[in-house]
Amino acid sequence: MASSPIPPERRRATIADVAKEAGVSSATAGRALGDYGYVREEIRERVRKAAEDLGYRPNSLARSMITGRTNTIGVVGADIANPFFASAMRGIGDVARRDGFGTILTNSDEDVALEGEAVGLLLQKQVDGIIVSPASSVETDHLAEAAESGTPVVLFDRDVVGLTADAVLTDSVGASRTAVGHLLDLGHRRIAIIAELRAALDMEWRNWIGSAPAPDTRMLMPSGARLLGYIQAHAAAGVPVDPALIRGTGSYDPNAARERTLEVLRLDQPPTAIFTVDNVMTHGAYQACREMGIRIPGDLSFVAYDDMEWMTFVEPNITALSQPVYEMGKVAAEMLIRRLRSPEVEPARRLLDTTLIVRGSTAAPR
Amino acid sequence: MASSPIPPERRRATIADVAKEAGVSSATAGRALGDYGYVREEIRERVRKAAEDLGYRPNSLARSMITGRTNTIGVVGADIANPFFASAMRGIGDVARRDGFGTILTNSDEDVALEGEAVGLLLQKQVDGIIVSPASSVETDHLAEAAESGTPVVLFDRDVVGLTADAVLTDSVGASRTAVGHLLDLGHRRIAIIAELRAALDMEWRNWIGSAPAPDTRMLMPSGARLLGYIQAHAAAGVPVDPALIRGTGSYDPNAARERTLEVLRLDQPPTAIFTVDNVMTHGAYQACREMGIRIPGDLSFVAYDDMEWMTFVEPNITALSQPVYEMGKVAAEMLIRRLRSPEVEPARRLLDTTLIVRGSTAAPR
DNA sequence: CTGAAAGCGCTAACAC
DNA sequence: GTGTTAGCGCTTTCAG
Repeated sequence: MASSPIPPERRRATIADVAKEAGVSSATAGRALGDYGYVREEIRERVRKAAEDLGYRPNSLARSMITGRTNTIGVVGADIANPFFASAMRGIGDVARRDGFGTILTNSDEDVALEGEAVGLLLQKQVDGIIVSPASSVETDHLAEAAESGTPVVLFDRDVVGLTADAVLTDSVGASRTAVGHLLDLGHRRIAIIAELRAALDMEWRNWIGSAPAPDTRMLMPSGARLLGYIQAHAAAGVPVDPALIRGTGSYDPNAARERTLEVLRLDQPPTAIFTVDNVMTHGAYQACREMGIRIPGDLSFVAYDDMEWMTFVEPNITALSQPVYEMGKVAAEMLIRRLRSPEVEPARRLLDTTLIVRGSTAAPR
Repeated sequence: MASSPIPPERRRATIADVAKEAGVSSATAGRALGDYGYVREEIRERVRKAAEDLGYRPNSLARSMITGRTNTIGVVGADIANPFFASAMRGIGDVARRDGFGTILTNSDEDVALEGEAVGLLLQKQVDGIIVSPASSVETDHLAEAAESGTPVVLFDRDVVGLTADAVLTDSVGASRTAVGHLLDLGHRRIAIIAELRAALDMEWRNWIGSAPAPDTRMLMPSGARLLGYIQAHAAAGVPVDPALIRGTGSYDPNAARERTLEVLRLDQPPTAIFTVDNVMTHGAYQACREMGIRIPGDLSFVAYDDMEWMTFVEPNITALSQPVYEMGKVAAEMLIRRLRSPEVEPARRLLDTTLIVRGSTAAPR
């Protein structure tokens, strides 16, 4: 036999090559390599050897064409550079890998159109399922379409109306009530809140203050839900809400958060406490406080939604509402994979617990 | 007949369905939809209409089987939850999307075996190319194999020996020399360094101190390279290196960094400055300093490799060596895509600039 | 310009 | 157990 040590094989070896090398049919070679059907042990070994020799790598594309499964899950997050999504992605990736799935990652930047494109791309690539943190609670046609066409969708961190799908959520309204309640309990009566509120603005959140019925929680994005919790906490404590203390950035931009915070701190009647509803808002607001030389908690108590490592690095440590983000990612992936295995089970909404970690940044107002 | 409100899983429309609907052959339908070959405008419209009506979605798997391209790039990073990789991933994702590529993300956790598996998975999925931050500078057979079998590899943040591939790097040795030089210039003579050093330990870095020839930079992982810079800076300043001040964690574990830092701070002759070589080490070391009530820069000057947002939140702000991480990700993706378009160009090593940002955490020793 | 037919690499029926 | 034969959905010759 003509020996060529390692032929710079341009074309990758296919199962047919392996079959020929092993002297069996391609079907048998497939069975031996793919662990399906029956193959005599002796032959299995021979095929394996041949595959090894030829440096054979199965082509999952071809396999997927037949089986209809790609063993890939698609993830649409807002921004992987945000630690919240980064942790979640790690949770998703760990579970996915454990169960033999790959993960395709896309960023939506909170843009419904981009999200729609991303979902379309994932569908074309025939992902088995999609985990998405929707950019909108109402414009969700693309998600419904995916779900209906047989690609299950798991909602991450954000619920939507009119779509029956698995979801991994936290009780943002309740958590926010807890966080703001903590400040009210301490005696604060003027509490600022810095939030994105893009969607809530459309919903005229001003109506929530007072006697109007509470909006459907499922229609609210996290920032809106946390504002609702803020309002509910005030109502429960019988403390009136001053709309001047509610500041929306309109986007997840730390600098906008910084500016809104500067504005509110410069009010004639400034707040005695501030509540930031996610890590981006916290970033900007904390920066603003530093710029203005605000003393915490002397001048201002500070509560952040979303705990970050650095919150124990600063003096005083920051009181934070901690979410199990990595766990949320894991659960999302587990729910999706469970659904892939048994499509008929009822869609579920998993609510994970949050914790208020009281640290030094909150104290009674002076 | 039993009415099913939402047909659970109607078969997705194929190009044949569209062709029949439009009254043309599937070849023509393909040409109309896929923007290749010639189609009369009138027909193209008719086909598009039919596709629209049927909710047709091209199956990229089938397309890829023929074209041999998946428009997907694989990324193997150590840990997406680490802000360094998260930012890089964002850069990669942005460029990839712009150029019509999807991204499959996997974590290696600095484990060569896991990395090998990940690369194997990506190869099976027929990714067009791979961006990898190798877990080892020497065990790189799987990378060489990928490259040789026609899947280009771009090295991210870490060079390797014996593999000709595109690479996006920073000059870790030089940057470290700058950072440590800054401390030496301030008059520090006992500077601790906290680094991972798992690979460097194998290389017996103790030999680098003194007159031994410098090791080949390409063999060094970032933590080793930064230690080398530390040693070189000392040599240039004529300051002897005390091995007791060099602490390796052996893994990217903030708690290990915390412990190594506590140890070094409790030395009979403690350091007057500390240099942490990446954000994980910084995290643990800073924590240790807080625990021990160390005053910065009074008791200890602090320099961190890798700038983080919170470094301007703490008092004093931390002097940091800043890397253009997002940019590095973008460049990596650009290099890969360029190679996919023109495979014959010479592999290049792109070195991006780093900057030392001097802040309040460094001062002359007392 | 359009259609018929031949596959891409693999698995799933079906024979033997 | 194993081989033969169809395809999966699409692009690509190659005629016409």
